[in-house]
Amino acid sequence: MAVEKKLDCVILGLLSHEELTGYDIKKRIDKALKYFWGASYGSIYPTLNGLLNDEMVTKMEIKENGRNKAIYSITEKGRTHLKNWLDIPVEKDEIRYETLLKLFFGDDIGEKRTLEHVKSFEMKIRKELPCLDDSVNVLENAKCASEAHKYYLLTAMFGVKVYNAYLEWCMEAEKILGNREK
Amino acid sequence: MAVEKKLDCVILGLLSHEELTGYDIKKRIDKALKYFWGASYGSIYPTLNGLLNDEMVTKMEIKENGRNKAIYSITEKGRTHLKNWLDIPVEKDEIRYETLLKLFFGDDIGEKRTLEHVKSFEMKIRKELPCLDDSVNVLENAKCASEAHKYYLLTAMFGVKVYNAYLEWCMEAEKILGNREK
DNA sequence: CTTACCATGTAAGGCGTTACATGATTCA
DNA sequence: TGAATCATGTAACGCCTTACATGGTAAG
Repeated sequence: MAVEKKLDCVILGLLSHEELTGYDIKKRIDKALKYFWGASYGSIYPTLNGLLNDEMVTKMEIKENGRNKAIYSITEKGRTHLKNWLDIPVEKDEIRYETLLKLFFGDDIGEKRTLEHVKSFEMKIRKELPCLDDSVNVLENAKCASEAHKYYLLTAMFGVKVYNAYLEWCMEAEKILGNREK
Repeated sequence: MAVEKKLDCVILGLLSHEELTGYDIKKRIDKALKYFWGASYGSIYPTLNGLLNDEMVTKMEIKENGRNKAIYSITEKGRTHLKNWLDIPVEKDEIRYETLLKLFFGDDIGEKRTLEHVKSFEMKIRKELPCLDDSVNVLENAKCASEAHKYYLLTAMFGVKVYNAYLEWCMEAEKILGNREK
C-alpha cells in the first residue's frame, strides 16, 4: 500500500472516465498511452482481480451477443486511491533504450552495422509519428470537448515533440556514421 | 540463451574496454548510461556471478590498500556473446513516463496540481542537462580520442536533443495549463 | 570522530512478460 | 471455411529493486 503500483493507477485512471472490460483497457492503453506506457493481458487481468479484492472496482458480468464480458467500474475508494496517487510527486520516470545501448558499444561492430540500428530506429519512429500527429489534430479541433481533452492533448504533444527530436538526432547520427545513401 | 539478458550485455560492453570491479561498473552506468539505462548493485553482482559461471568473464581477487576487490575481465567467449547481441536488431525500447501518466489523468486533480508535476519534471531536466552538454563538449574536443568516442558522443547527443525537446514541451504545457508565474 | 565513499554481497518480494489454453463471433 | 477480432484468464519464469548486512579507508 505504501508504494503505489502503477498499473493499478493506470487502470483506475481509465475507469474514472468510463466503464471498461479488461480487453477494452488493453485497447485504450495501446492507443492512447502507448507512447509512454505499456501493459499486457498477463498483467491487466490479475491487476483487475487485485483491485476487485481491494474494493477499488466492481465487476459486472454480462452476456452480450453470446459473449461473456466482465465490465469493471471504479468505486469511491478507487477514486480516492487514484487522486491520492495523482497528488503525490512523481517517483521515477524509467527509460531503457536498447537502441542507445547498442549505439554506445557501437565500436565493437563498426559504423555500418551501427548505422543500420539507427535506420531501423528511424523507421519505427516515422511509422508511428503520423498517428501521433493525428491525435494532436483531433484533440485540438475538438471544441466541445470535455476538460479531460486538454490533458490528453498535452501527452500527445509530448509524443510529437519527442519523436521529432528523435528524428533530428537520427539525421545527425547518420551523418556522423557516414551515411552515403539517398 | 535465446533471449539476451540486457544487463549481461551492458556489463560485457563495459568490460570490453577495461577491467572493472562491480562497484566501478555501477559508477560507469550511473555516469555514462544514466540517460537511457540503469542498474542497481542488487542486479550487478548476481549478474557478474552468472557471467563468471558462463565463462564470459574472469574474476581476479586482489587486496588494494587493505581493501578487497574483485576485478572482472571479459573473455573471448564474452566478446563473442557481446558481438552477437550487438549484431541482432533491437528488440524493444522501453519507456515508462510516470510524469506523463499523471498528466494524462490530470483532469482528476486540476490544472494547478498538474502544472506542479510539469514544473518538477522541468526542474529535473534542467538540472541534468548541463552534465550532458559537458559530455558532448568533452567528447567533441577529444581529438586524439579512440574510435569508441564517436559512439559515446552519439548517445550524449541523443540525450541533449531529447532533453531540449522535453524543455520545449514543458514551456508549451505550462502555457496551456495557465502558468502565471514569472 | 564522524561522514562520505569504497566495496561486496544476499534475501524477500514485486512486477511484468511470454506462452499457453480456450472459445465465441464476424467478415470476406 | 478460415482469418481476424472479441474476450478472459493461468503458469512459468525472468528480471529487477529495496532493504539489509558488513566492514574498511579517507578526509574534514
